[in-house]
Amino acid sequence: MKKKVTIKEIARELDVSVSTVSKALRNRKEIGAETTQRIQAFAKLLNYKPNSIAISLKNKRSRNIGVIIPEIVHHFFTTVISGIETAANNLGYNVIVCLSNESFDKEVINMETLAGSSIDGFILSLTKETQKKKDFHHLLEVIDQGMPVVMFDRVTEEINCDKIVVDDAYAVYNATNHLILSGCKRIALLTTMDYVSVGKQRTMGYLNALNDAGIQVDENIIVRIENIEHCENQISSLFEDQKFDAVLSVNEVFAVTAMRQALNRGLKIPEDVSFIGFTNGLLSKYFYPRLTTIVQHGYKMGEKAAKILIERLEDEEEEEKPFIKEVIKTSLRERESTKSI
Amino acid sequence: MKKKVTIKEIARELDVSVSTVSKALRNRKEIGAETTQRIQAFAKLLNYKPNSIAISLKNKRSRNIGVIIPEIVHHFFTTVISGIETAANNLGYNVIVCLSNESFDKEVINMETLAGSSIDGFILSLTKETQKKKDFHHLLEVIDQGMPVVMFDRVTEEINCDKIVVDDAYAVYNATNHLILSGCKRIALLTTMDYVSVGKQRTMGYLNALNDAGIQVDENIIVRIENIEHCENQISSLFEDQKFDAVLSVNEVFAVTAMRQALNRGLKIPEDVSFIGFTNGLLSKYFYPRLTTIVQHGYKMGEKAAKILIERLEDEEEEEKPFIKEVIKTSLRERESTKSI
DNA sequence: TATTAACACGAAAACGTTTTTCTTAGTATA
DNA sequence: TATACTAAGAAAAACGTTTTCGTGTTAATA
Repeated sequence: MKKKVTIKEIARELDVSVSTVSKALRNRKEIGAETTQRIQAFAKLLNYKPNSIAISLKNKRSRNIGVIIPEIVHHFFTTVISGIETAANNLGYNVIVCLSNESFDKEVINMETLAGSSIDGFILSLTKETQKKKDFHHLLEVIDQGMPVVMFDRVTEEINCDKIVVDDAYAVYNATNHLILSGCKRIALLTTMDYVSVGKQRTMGYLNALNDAGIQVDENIIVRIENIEHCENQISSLFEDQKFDAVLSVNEVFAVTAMRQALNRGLKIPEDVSFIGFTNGLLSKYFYPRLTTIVQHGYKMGEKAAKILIERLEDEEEEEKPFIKEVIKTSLRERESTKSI
Repeated sequence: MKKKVTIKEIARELDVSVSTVSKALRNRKEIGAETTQRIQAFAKLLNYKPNSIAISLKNKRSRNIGVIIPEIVHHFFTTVISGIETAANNLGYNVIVCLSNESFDKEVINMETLAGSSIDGFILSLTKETQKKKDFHHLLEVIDQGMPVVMFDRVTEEINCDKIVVDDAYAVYNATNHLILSGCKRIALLTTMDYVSVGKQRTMGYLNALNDAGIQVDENIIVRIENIEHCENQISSLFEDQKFDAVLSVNEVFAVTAMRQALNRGLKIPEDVSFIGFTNGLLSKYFYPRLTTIVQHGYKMGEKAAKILIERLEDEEEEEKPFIKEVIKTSLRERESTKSI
């Protein structure tokens, strides 16, 4: 087992001072060409790797960014992480991932541990619990310590920071319109509780589309689902007296669960009922029939978030740049579960 | 923006030495009860948080563990990460995630950056490319520097370290048997190229099961798929002259793709053809019909990996414990795509 | 009373860097 | 010749901790 080689050892071996070694390695011109050359060659020979912890301590920055997401076993979030990771790595940063598991307490704990200085900034998406509680003291605290925060997808207006979201309302507005244009008259909505920021936005998009098309909103075909594990029953009650010819769902799982029930009852998709989901995951892509879906471009979102954060981190200017709110455009991926227009 | 408070400032304010503060905060008994009390109260008041980077530098350990996985948009890997994360957090460690994106080069780069001392140990699953190339110098290097490595799922015998795998061969052996017992006679296999360690193991399990049951192996109904994007054609050729009554697939996507084709041709599942997949993801759970699947218990695998790594990290003993190879038992989740026995 | 032990705390070194300041010799200028 | 300047490198301080080794009191013991 080889010992880690440090600048100090190089200095000793070459009989120069540590400062000389340090400068030589960083190509400072105050060190003679020959000495520099000699030191660099020796360092390479010994396979010297700078100790990043020492550098972090000295420079007061770790080049690590912390990412906190509610859940990782989730297509959308993994694509976002993927984007963050790629962008961050390209800019010389590492990504430390923490899972809040949709728990407020864990979100707080994660922030506190990470903020303990091994991290330069945060990217996060709020848990449902946090959105419900509206308790953001942990965010305020890290921001107050000068740590930049970028929120994505599940954001809150109550915190001042960079945000990056999807045009949820508009996306659903469009999708609803698409259904209307393809001839659907009675569009059911499978959504979440209103305290989930994105769920609320999406519901609004749906409502607006119906209004604009002069279609009466029917609360009986709007299903608000609290728990994904128990969505089956709530959805099946929709089918009791089937009064809809399309279903718009706020995620993949609700959509697919509804499709199964439709199939079970012998309904034809999309002839009898059309379906549109959200999140372009494996389910949408491979279900039979394949599900038309709103794609959120999570990868791009992640990239963008990382770039915004890092830009702020590397900004030397004294005056703070104003916070930005970036909206990522969704697109509709038409597949087999909808009629073409 | 509040400045970060350090031990030094506490010492100054309270007119004691930094060593006294440090000791008081860690409850050393060499500091008087009253002083300790006073210091702790003041630290709390100022919301003092130790600087973990400084601690890392001093203690030569960061309490960070690096995780490198081939792909994150993948159900199995996310469950593993989830397990790693939970176990690691419980033991006071943070998880730094890097993605190799199935690229050998990126795997090497990731290891090198992470090894640059901000990490105490590694957990990783090899990329396909690495398994094909059989080039493990980057692993040898970090191990040689005394950094413990735990490999999971996609492992190699050529490196000496802790490993944690699934009983792939046995799992598929069992699943095949299950199909045979349920009356299937001609079982097709959808698998990957042999250089993928797990693919190879799984194929072997299949072969052994057939042999033990005295069923002739038919190479025509074994499909080796290189690229998941182009599996459609290879699978459909299987159906040309359909000579099978069951399909065993080495992952979800192949299974579901085949099921779609069966459905398209009007075949009944499971009456005409039975299906078994691997990886208990959303697809298996929500496809119609629901897919019987081999569940790998990725979460448990991740937990185990983290525990093994951390145990080794915290082991003070001089003599190295021998490396262990833990096998996680799979189980078969029976659903609608197979006939019951 | 002199010696020792326990106690409570401070000083300083150390972790591995980077950076600022200081030194010395040699060279150029007036 | 005296002065200033430059180049090349050394020394030291700093980042925020932890830990080892003192050291001065006070209390207990011989």
